[in-house]
Amino acid sequence: MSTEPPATTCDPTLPGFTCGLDATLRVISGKWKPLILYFLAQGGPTRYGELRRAIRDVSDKVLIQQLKELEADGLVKRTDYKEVPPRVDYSLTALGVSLAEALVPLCTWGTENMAAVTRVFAERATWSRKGATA
Amino acid sequence: MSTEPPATTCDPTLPGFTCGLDATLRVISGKWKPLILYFLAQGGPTRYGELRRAIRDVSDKVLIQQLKELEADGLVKRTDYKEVPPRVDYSLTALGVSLAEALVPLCTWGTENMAAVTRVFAERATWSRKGATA
DNA sequence: ACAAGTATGCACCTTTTGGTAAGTGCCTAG
DNA sequence: CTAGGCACTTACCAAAAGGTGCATACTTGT
Repeated sequence: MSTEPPATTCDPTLPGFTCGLDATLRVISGKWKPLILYFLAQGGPTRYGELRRAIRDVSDKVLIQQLKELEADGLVKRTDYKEVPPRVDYSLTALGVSLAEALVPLCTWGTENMAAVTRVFAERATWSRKGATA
Repeated sequence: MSTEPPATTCDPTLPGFTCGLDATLRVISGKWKPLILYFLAQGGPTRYGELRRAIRDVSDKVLIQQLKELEADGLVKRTDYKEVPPRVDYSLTALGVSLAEALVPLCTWGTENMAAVTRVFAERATWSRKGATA
């Protein structure tokens, strides 16, 4: 709650990524990744089909794709029991858990400022319905 | 560093946004927003042209657009001195500062795990050059 | 035999996002 | 009088992200 600039560990002069924040955001950007991380961090549903139903609006293609990326990024571990019918489940790796922990302040911020954010996004939606001609 | 699931304040049953994390990410998603936030949080360049040059690869259109969104989201304050030639500068609002603070753990995480993340992204780039036929 | 469930894969399309290039109005330097 | 900087704006495009729907191979339930 202080008003001084936080001592971010960002360094835009780093190679590849402009800063640590940039790297992190690239890893979690994906429409459903936060939710996936959320469910896995809660020890919630872990089987593919369960996740699929828990998230509801996601399509198979995208859910699979995002799980694969999270796996490739070393945040999620995929376990294929090689049974038939197929059984696969997903869980966070140690790295995934540490990321989930780093996300806590963002969750908190979002929750605390949800009202403001929601209001603005509602207006944005209104604009797109056309207008702003004058 | 604990291994238990962090007590995220996410609640996917909330209206509009699936959780606080979702709201936050929507507000900071934009190719250059993290950098903008970074510079402003550092008390770095604040005038439009300075930001423009500091970021280098960004185009006018997108930089302006992202600044506008950040402003609409209440994170950034735009000050137009109504001088001629034009002089405008940007700074973080209290809300922006609080967000920047919440981002610190993400910066740290990204910096600490940059090696792993970079490796994976390098491989992703390799894949896209074609392959994975066998 | 047939529908349903399991975890995906693939082709195709739409939406969103970002980028390019040019133009605006006004002022100062040469 | 032209060039350039300032802070944008606009029209047009390309790439990325996400969504839809069908297909697979096998099993269980009816």
